[in-house]
Amino acid sequence: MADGKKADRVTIRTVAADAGVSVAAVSKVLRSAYGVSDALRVNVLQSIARLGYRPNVAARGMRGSTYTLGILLSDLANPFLPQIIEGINAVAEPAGYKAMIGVGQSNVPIETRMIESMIDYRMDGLILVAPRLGPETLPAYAAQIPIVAIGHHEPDAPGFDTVNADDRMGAALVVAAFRARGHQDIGMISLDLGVDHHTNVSDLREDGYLAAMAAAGLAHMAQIRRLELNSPRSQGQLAAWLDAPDRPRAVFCWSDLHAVDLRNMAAAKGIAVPQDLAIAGFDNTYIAALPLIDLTSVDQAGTTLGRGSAELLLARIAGRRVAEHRLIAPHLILRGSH
Amino acid sequence: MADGKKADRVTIRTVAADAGVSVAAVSKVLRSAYGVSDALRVNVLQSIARLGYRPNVAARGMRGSTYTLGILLSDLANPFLPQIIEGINAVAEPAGYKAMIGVGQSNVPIETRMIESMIDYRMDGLILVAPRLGPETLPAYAAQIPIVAIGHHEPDAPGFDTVNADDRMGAALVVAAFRARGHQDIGMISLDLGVDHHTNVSDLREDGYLAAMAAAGLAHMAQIRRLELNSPRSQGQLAAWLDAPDRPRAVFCWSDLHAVDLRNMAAAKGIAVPQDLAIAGFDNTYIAALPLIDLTSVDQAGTTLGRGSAELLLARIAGRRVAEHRLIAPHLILRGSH
DNA sequence: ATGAAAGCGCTAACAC
DNA sequence: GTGTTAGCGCTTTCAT
Repeated sequence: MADGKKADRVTIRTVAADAGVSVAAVSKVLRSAYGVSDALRVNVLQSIARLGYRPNVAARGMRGSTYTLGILLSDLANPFLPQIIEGINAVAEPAGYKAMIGVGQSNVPIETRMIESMIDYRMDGLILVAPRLGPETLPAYAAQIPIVAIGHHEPDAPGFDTVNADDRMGAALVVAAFRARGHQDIGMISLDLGVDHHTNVSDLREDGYLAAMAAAGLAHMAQIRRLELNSPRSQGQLAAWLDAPDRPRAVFCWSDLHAVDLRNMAAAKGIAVPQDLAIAGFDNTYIAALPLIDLTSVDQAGTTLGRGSAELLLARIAGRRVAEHRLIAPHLILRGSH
Repeated sequence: MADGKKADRVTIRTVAADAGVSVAAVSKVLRSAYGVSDALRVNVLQSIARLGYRPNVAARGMRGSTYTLGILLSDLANPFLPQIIEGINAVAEPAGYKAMIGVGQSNVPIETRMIESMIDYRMDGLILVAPRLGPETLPAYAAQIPIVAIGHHEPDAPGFDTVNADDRMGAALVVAAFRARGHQDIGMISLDLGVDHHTNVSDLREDGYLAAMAAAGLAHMAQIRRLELNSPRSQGQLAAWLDAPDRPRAVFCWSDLHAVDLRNMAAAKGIAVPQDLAIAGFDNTYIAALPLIDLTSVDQAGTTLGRGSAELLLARIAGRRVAEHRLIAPHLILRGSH
């Protein structure tokens, strides 16, 4: 950046001059647009390679596409997220798209600003992962830019697509696994977001849990305890819950995050798992798979979620208008905690 | 995106018209540049708020700054990274900068393309976290855009800044802790990157380990085993290493990633920790802190690294030319594994 | 099939 | 202190 000699910056004009063609021709080759002869294309491609030309994305963004997808993560801490990113990249890269990630820091205003930034950046489309944003704001953004949401249940939303694990089914799988072990006294630990929209995965998991309990004639035993995430307070509440004499003998945690905490807290208190307390989580993160944790958990195939969302987004960028809502069947990974 | 009516797009010109001033005046207010009266500023600010105007970042990028920092992560899997991001955001946000993250997928070509994309995007500066890129390519990029590297030791690099934990010291802390427990037979598990530059943190940790062993008169006992990351092969190698009758009784792992694996593998094989095998890791991730893992680990204050890198980057963007190289003292968190 | 030229929305000289 | 205007590098009609 030291010397901004305009002479040495390779632009589309440099390439055009080098190849002896017009800038319009170069632009067409760049976008593999219709209407260029093979000879011209080869010629231009050679110049591009020779000069090491790379298009200025900012300039492109002013008129056309940036070939960039924005990924908004509500929070970076969940070890489940890398799988999703991987899945997205697996589809985006070969299609010539780059993924840029923004982090919402579990905070609605920051998340909002981040989405607006991505729009202002003229990204071609957005994948929102577990957005904290409510269903009242999303459509407004979806009118400005193609959007796909993961971990956000709005099966009737007309303006954007969604990709989700079938969270109800995941909960049902857990209840069934507990019952197969003879449990009836099955509780659930869910997520306490300050406000809640019924678009959160934890809501659907609660639904699935309650439905499965009812179907098993155990509706009267069902109980849900909601805890915050990453708050010192919730640790105390978890401990108190664990110490209560009438606590359930089996517990379905909405996420591995809470399940792992619970598993460790039980160990610290000398409560035997699964004999005195059976536990199952959700997400099947690699922590659940560690032998010392050995947590039964619902696997929701993060890579598949990521791939699906990228496919939908690219199709939407390509022009699809009608919304699509995918539900992916999860499966339960049985380990020693249940 | 549906209707691109030019009429309804709010641009700097719309604001200027609404406020009854020139576009230059609006631009100056936007950048809080010198030379605008308070009255004009207030007037413009009101128009901006009324119209809900947001500057087009792509357009800004063509002439001036984008107020965006690019963060390149070599790989998203390490649970240590969120701390760094948090630290960066804590500095960038208040300064009016947005951070966008790109993932290198532990792959040099992808990492390279990502950096080039960020340059093409006209980001104002880059923070590279544990770049796989060698010292031969970095200066070329640093000539094009302000760069700060974290987890990359080049204390003499003139073109960019670095921020690192004092990895040698971290290793020495571990060796000292093992010796305090009476260990002499102390080995190390390090990282096997295909190629290695002596800029990797694992190299420095090896250095520190060897130096500490030598200083303690234990040079003859020192042994380093290098393993790949996330490869099925390395799991087998780790198991083989663990089964060898002459393996060390204490082992310093270059990262919690390997230390946690080792801890779990030991448990699975019925090897008592720390009696039959003492273990210490590096990074003090939250996994190390789980009671069931209970891993002694070097804490390198990720948030501090993140903050420091963002501060250096902003200063460099503001015009600083001379390189700065920060080393942050780590400390050892003692737990039950050593 | 190819090229000329008009912007996209903003910043930065430069006038006034 | 404020306004005018020439681009930044690209895409995109519209001629040819």
